[in-house]
Amino acid sequence: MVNITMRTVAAADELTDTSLRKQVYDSLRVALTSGRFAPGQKLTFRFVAKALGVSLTPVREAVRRLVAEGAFEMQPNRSVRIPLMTKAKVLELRDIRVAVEGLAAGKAAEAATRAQIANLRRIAREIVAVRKRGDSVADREKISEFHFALYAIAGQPTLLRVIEGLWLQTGPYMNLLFPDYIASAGGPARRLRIVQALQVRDPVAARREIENDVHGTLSYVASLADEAGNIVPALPSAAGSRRSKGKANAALELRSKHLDLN
Amino acid sequence: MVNITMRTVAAADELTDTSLRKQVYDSLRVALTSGRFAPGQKLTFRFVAKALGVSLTPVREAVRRLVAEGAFEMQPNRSVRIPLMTKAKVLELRDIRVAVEGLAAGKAAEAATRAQIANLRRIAREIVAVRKRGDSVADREKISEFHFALYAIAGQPTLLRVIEGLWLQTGPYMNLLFPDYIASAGGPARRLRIVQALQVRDPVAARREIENDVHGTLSYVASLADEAGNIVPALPSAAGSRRSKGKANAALELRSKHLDLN
DNA sequence: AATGCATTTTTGTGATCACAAATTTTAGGC
DNA sequence: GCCTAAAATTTGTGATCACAAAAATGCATT
Repeated sequence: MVNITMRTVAAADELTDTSLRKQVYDSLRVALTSGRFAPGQKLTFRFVAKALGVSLTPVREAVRRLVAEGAFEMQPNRSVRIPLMTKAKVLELRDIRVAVEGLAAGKAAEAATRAQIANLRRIAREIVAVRKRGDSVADREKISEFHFALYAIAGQPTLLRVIEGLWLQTGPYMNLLFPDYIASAGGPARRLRIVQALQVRDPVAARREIENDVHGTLSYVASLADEAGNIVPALPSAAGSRRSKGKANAALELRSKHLDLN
Repeated sequence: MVNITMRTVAAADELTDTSLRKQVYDSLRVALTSGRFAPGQKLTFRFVAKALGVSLTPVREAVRRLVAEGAFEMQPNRSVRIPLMTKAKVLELRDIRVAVEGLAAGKAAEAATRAQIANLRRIAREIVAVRKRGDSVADREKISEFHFALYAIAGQPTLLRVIEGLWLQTGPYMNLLFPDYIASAGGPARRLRIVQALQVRDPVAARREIENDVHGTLSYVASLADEAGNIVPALPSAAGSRRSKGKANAALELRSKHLDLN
């Protein structure tokens, strides 16, 4: 499964966690980062539980964790929603990510081994190949893989966890805006410069490249906001739209193939 | 209750949350940051539930949130422990905090109103008064209040949440090491310089002061590590010690006065 | 057609139960 | 005494239930 490689887990104990809670968490995370939820969409515990064929208990714990991580937001009264993205929030995330990912890139440049650099170069090549094929889903996953492989080299688990939390908040939008995102992204040249910086052990250059990359990408996303400051992806979305009276929106259902239950 | 003022909550919905889960979370957080748990100490759900007089359900959700925030850590199999602090972890936290708190200080300097600056100055004065009295508990709380009041001025909820998460991880140790901490801290002069920087709208200076403050403090904490790289507070602690056969360690019990139940 | 109000349904919360895995205790053998 | 194996206990996990608050629905009135 592709998302295993992508998620560079900070804590070791996460790897051996086979609890339902964890599986629900992973399912929701995948659904979230692959854009299967519309911004503003409401989620109920029972809906998720039914979609995944489990009881409320593990769902509650998984959803609450996502809320704590800022991936979902809880309304004052109750009910969980996918947060709406605003220009201000994107700019805030941009500046935080520039700071922490720049830090991680610098540390990585100080610590990178030959093998790690080779691995990074391999991923960079794969991105080129995937982009040639026009596979935008794989493209985005590979880009994420490149970034996290880089940050993992820094060997700082807490830093990695902070970064993961921030990506989780931009994740859904990055995916929904992906075609545009590609056009704006630094492209293969920047990744080569990053690998080069690691090779010559130049933390300053590595940091600068990552800072520019993150800053450029999120500035672009911010520029897509409408007059009110909202960023609304053109895709399935329909953020504020009333649910069509019926039961759950099938188009956005959790696919239980991420959880082989039933 | 003092900790209300200290905790500058990022999300608005946290304010109206009266659930047991939230109360348990707050209780544990207070216990944690006031050093009532020894590093390495094991915690069971049932122990916390009994100590607070609630069922397992809210305890599980509260504890799991703390785990997600890195305040507790979950062993591969089960059981929750207070993380042990190492020199490497302190240095990692130091660099992250320098980055994000520096960012917040800079933003605060750009946005501060006259009233906010006055408030900051008031807190700074209170710290001086409290220190004269030698009240180290109030001292530490006031310092925390000063920092978060400053960061709140930046008006960046996500950034604030990241910072809160990082403080939660250093929190227990900062308290246990407090007497030393005071000696090393920048002291009143630095806080006056920070307030001054806000007043003249000098983000660079504000950032520099905070960076130096955080860097200095955590470098000092890191210097307290033993040869193995572990940081062991001289106080109640006894991190790796076997529990004395009996039931729960009464000295570290949760005081239910933070939760008026029963 | 729009609005206000009572009723019904949905939904989050907290407690309790059952169970298996892990931990501790106890017994036994060298 | 020290180490090993079996028994007893503890402990996290997931499911279910009851309940109150919130949201949705239906219906009457203007």
